[in-house]
Amino acid sequence: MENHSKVANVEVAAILYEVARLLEIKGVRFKPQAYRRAAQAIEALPESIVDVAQEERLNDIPGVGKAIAGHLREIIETGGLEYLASLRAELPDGVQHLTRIEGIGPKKAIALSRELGVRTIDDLEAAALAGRIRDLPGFGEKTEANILTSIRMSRTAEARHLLGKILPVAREIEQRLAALASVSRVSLAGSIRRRKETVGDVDILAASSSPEEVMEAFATLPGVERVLARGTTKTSVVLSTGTQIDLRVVEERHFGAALQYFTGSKEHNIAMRRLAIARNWRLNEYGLTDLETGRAVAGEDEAGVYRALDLAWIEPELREDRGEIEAARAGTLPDLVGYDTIRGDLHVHTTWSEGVHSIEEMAETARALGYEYIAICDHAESLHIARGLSPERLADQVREIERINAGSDGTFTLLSGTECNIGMDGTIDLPDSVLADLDVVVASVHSGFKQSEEEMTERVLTAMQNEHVDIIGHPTGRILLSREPYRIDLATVFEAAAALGVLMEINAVPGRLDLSDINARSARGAGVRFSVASDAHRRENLRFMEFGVATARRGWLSADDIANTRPLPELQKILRS
DNA sequence: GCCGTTTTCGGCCCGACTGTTTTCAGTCG
Ligand SMILES: Nc1nc2c(ncn2[C@H]2C[C@H](O)[C@@H](COP(=O)(O)OP(=O)(O)OP(=O)(O)O)O2)c(=O)[nH]1
Ligand SMILES: [Mg+2]
Ligand SMILES: [Mg+2]
Ligand SMILES: [Zn+2]
Repeated sequence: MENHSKVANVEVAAILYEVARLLEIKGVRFKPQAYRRAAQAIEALPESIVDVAQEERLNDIPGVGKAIAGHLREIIETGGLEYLASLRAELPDGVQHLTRIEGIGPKKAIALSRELGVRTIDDLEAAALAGRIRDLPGFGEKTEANILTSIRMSRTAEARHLLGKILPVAREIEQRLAALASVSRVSLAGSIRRRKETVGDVDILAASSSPEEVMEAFATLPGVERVLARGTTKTSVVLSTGTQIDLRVVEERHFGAALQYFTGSKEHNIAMRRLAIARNWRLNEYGLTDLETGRAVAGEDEAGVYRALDLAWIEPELREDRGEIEAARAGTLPDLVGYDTIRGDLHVHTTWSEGVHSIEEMAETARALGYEYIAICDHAESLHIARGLSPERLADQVREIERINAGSDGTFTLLSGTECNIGMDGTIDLPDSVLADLDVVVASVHSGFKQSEEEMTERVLTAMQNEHVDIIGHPTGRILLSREPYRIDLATVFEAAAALGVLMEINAVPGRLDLSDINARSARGAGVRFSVASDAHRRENLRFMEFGVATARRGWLSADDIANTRPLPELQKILRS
């Protein structure tokens, strides 16, 4: 044990998710949901599952009982799970991967495996092309053709998309639908409304008294390549870009309940519906109904659904069944940071290093956004690929910033700064004397991601020991949909950051969002404060801030937790020397 | 397998769309 690095929460969760999938394919009832619930709770846990196990608190995790706690201890001690191995051995090889194809669930997957010996997607395609699928019971010619189409789609379309990339597309479709005469209300829903970092599709809700008209207009929107399903209340299409869009249409009087349903998450919905059941009510997308009297309790407006269940309003960003319902009942939900409370941006690049716009251009856009300050944090010298600044050039830049500030009306301030590099040994690529003269020092890891967890943790701790370092930039180095975070003991880092007064960055670049929602929540629990920053390399990208704030909100943060919601004098007190 | 503002046993969210079926299972949201 001593020599192994701790198994990560996500790795433990992945094992439980696989158990859930295999149990589902076996046809076992209820257990899959039990395993899935436990996996979700562990994935969102603000501390290491290993520590929780050590302190014998496994049963405090919602969804973890005697049996799963035993499995967890086995995973932590051995890295594997015998139960999972036996499930795998029991079922045909590869069967669980078949369900990645749209239209193939656990039942069809096991049938294809057992009857035709299909092991892979390629096998499946061959079987369909050979016409061997249509004769299986429960299958037919259409199913066979649909399988072929779904396989092709799975090869070309991405499984998930960055929120920052899809949100503009979603807003445009929302506008088009809102412009229809037959539509009285529209809202984005699903994971987009919850502002999840990646989204599987675009979910949109519309209110109308003539749904057929709406569906017809929707199915023939420009860019629609395929209609997956079309009914009077629900239609799904795929754009030529591969993006799936689901539209739900309801009557105006059901809009609130429908929005509650369609916003999700699924787990949040299930938890809400359980609350309704406990009162002998039923909650669905049409409303909250008293089963005894048959009368509608709520449904016209979304907030009414929460009120009727004695819950405080829950912002969409929190609806993941991560304790928000319990907190809403107890009245202990945080006052989430607002999208309009940001006063400045503490990580901005310019033409001095790899940026596209000048200091003045960045400042002009920042002012237009209503900011009171931004910190110019170009790279330092060791980052050659980013045209990093030498100490001399940086000194020139500081003088330039002073010059611009001197000509300003005092309502806006440029802060000098750097995004310096944390070397392999934790040293910073600028001398202390230079750092001391800067207003804001962001320090980030830009290379050497393959270090051991111990080395990386020590490396960042060493950097934080430098009294000039104000902020750790993109603290885990992850790139969404492409690069895993580097291994680092975040609990130790957060503890040190809180003690030293170093801010953790929530980098708002759509492909980063680093710290993540879950990590930010964990850091807040350790007493850490944050900088939510755009890391803009061009003026338009100052608008990335929205995604950083969304991540902060999903991490349960308040304005007080975030340094750049403070006016400049207060910010200056928060920053170190 | 988990869990309890009615329960320690008996439930487990609820509905739309499709294709295969002749009354509904499977899949998905
Ligand atoms: N009650 C209930 N609601 C569901 C279920 N599945 C989906 N929903 C609701 C909540 C979801 O947020 C919403 C949209 O479904 P999606 O499959 O698109 O999920 P979502 O957008 O949350 O995540 P995504 O990023 O698309 O994977 O529909 C379910 O099984 N039960
Ligand atoms: Mg969705
Ligand atoms: Mg959807
Ligand atoms: Zn940067």
